[in-house]
Amino acid sequence: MSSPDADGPLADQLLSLTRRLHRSHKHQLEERGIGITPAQSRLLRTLSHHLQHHGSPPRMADLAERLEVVPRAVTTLVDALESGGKVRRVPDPDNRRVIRIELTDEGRKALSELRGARRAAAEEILAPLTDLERTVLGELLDTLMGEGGAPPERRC
Amino acid sequence: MSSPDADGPLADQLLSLTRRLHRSHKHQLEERGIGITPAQSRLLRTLSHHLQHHGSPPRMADLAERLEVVPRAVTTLVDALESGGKVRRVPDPDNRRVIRIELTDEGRKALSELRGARRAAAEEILAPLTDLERTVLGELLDTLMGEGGAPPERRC
DNA sequence: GCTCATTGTTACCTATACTCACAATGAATC
DNA sequence: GATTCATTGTGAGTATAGGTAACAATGAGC
Repeated sequence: MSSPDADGPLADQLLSLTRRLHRSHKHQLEERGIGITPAQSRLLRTLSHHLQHHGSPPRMADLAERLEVVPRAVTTLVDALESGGKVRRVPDPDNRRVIRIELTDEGRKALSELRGARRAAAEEILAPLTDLERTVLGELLDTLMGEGGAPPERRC
Repeated sequence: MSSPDADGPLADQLLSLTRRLHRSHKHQLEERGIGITPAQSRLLRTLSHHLQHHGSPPRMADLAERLEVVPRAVTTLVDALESGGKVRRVPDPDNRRVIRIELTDEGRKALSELRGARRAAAEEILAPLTDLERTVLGELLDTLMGEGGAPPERRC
C-alpha cells in the first residue's frame, strides 16, 4: 500500500498479457482439433489435479470453489464436456444431492493433447523471458495467488 | 524454450490472477456507481493515452489496434460510451471514411473516477507484494509486452 | 414432523469479442 | 473518366464465459 502510482499500469499490462494468452490458448486448441474451449480445458486440469490429491472424484461444488466461479458456471462446462464424452456425472451413493465428476478415457486422452496446447500457448507468450525470469515470475505469482484471494463471496 | 515444465502452471496462475483482477475491477466500478464496464474503462484510458501522445483524437481503427481487438469490437464499446455521453463520434473532414473519437467533459470526469477504481482493484490484487516485488513484476511485464505480441492477424 | 441448510440445475441476462457481408469512400490504373 | 482495388466503419449473427434468481431434491437438527 505504498507504491507510487504504478499499480494501475501494471494491472493493465497483466490484463493485456492475459488476453493474449487466452487467445493463443484458444487458437492452439482449435488448430490441434481438440474439441474443447479454454474454460473446459481449465476444468479438466482442475479435475485431474483433484484426482491426484484426493483419491475420489470431486463434486460440482468442489470444482466451483477451485475454479473460483459460481456452481452454475460449472454445470455448463460439465454439460459440454460430458456431451463430448470427456467426463461422466456419477451420483454419490452417500449423499444423493451430490454429483461426482469422473474423468473418462477420452477425457484422459484430451488432457494429454491439451497439455501440449497449453504449453505452446504459454511458450508463445513467455518467449521473451529467460529461464531465470520465468522462475522469478513464477514466485511472484505464487505469492499473489497464495493469499487465497477472495472466493466469490465479497465482504460488502 | 528451455524451462522444464513450469510454463503451463505459470500460465494458469496468470489467468487466475487476471480473473480476480477483472472481477475486482468490475465490482469497484459498480460500487462507485460509475456506469461503465471494464472494457469501456480500458477504451477510455486508451483514448486518453492517445490524446496525450498525438494531439488529435484517434480513429476507430487506431483504438482497435491499440486494444488488440477487431474494429467491430470497438464499435460496440464506443456505442455504449457515446450513449452515456462519455465520448463523441466526430467525422474526419479530410477523409470521410474515418471517424474520430473525442472525449467529452463527462468522459474526463469518468476517467478520473475510474482511475480510483482501477487503482483500488490493482491494490486489492497486488496487496501481497512489496514495492520492490511490484517493480520487478512491472519490469517482467514490460519485457513480455514489449515484443509487440501478435496483433489479431495470425500467421497461419 | 417441521424447519432450515446444502446441492445442483432450469431459465434468463450480460459482457466481450469474433466472423461475414456490405456500403461508403479513397486511391490507382487503364 | 471509368474501373478496379483497398480502407474504414458498421449491421447481423454467433460463441464463450460468467452472473442472478428461483426451485426441487435431499440431508440435518430440533
